[in-house]
Amino acid sequence: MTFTITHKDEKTNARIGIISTKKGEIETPFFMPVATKSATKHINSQQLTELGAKAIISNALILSLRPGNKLIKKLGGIGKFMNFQGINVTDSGGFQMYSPSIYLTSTEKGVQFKNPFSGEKIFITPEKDMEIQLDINSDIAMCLDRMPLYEDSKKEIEKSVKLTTLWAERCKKHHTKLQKKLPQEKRQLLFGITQGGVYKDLRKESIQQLAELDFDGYSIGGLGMGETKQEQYKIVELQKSILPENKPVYLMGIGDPIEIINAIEKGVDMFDSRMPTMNARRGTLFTSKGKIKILNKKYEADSSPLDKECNCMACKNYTRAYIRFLLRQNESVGRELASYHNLFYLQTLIKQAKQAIKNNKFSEFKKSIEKMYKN
RNA sequence: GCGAUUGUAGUUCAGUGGUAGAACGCACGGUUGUGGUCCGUGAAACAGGAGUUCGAUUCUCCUCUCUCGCU
Repeated sequence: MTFTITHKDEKTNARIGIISTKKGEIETPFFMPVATKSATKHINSQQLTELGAKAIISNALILSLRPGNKLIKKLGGIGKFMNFQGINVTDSGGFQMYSPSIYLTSTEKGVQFKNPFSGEKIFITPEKDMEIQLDINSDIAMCLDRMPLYEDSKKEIEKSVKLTTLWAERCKKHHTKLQKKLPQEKRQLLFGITQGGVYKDLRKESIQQLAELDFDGYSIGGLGMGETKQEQYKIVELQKSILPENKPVYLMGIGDPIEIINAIEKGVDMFDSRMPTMNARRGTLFTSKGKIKILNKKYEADSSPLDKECNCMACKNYTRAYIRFLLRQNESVGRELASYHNLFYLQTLIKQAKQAIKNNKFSEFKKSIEKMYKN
């Protein structure tokens, strides 16, 4: 059993569980900082642990280009390579189809990318992607999925659902074959990713097809791309309504506090997003009173911490005025402190959410958070 | 003192006898499975005076100013 539910909120679908991986157990729900190239921007591995990140997500495609999956394998796998004690998750690289500068085409056989470092063309098949992720030796791997754009036509999204299912079958088959001699507890887990945009019928089809393949968990792909919150919530509900209770669900790419809380309420277990770190670098910070834009002039001489109720390293030691100044000067320490705070904030938010689930008070907790972000 | 030269947004620079642009900076938005320090919107200027002209930031003259050279 790779997933066990330990608590359920009485009034909502929010839940706490434990996922068992070869690296150890991790309690859900959790949020993963993004560490595409085996590093979260401006935050080192020890800081990740210090600020409460129990898992991070890196990008298999990008790492296969540099430093190369074989090198990471030689150096003992990604956890050892970057000296991160927690759970390492890898994304397949499917999301990079969203990036016009590196995505070229995709067919039934696989995806053609342009190596952003050298310019040469590279062809990734589902099988190749599984081998890369096993070389990198992450604890949880993602299937290669066909990522459509939000503005794509329904017909185009329908096509991406078909490819995603086809590739998921091949990922599962190859992944099983490569690991068939390993005992369950030594296996790398594999998650399927559903697509279908915000079209209920397509999304339903995608979820049902992947469910038949029996993955260790199920990711919701292709959201946070421009759809409304309501559209997003409906897709999350749909996915939860089709999948069995005992499978973890991962809402990929979502990092907005309100959206995370709403998803937890619906029973989502895992999250990741570049939002906390990207926003931090650009001056938008999460606080217990909602978002603040630290670059605004009103904080020029503000000698209070980013968030009075926060116990993070940045809030315990530095003022808003100082961090604002550093960010304006493009000083790397400013980006470090702001990123640290936003990541710490999300970890704390989820900790509070878990406490609320244990107390059967998740609805009340959600309302209090929504109230904070009303501005 | 004489001669030449310069003056346009906070800064560095475009430009025009008829509605003056950019970059950076400034103010305010945005940001969701990381090609990155990104994207969007806004405020903001013709050194001063006189003349020519229907109309001058533009042409002429004077004052001031910048820089250089000569005494």
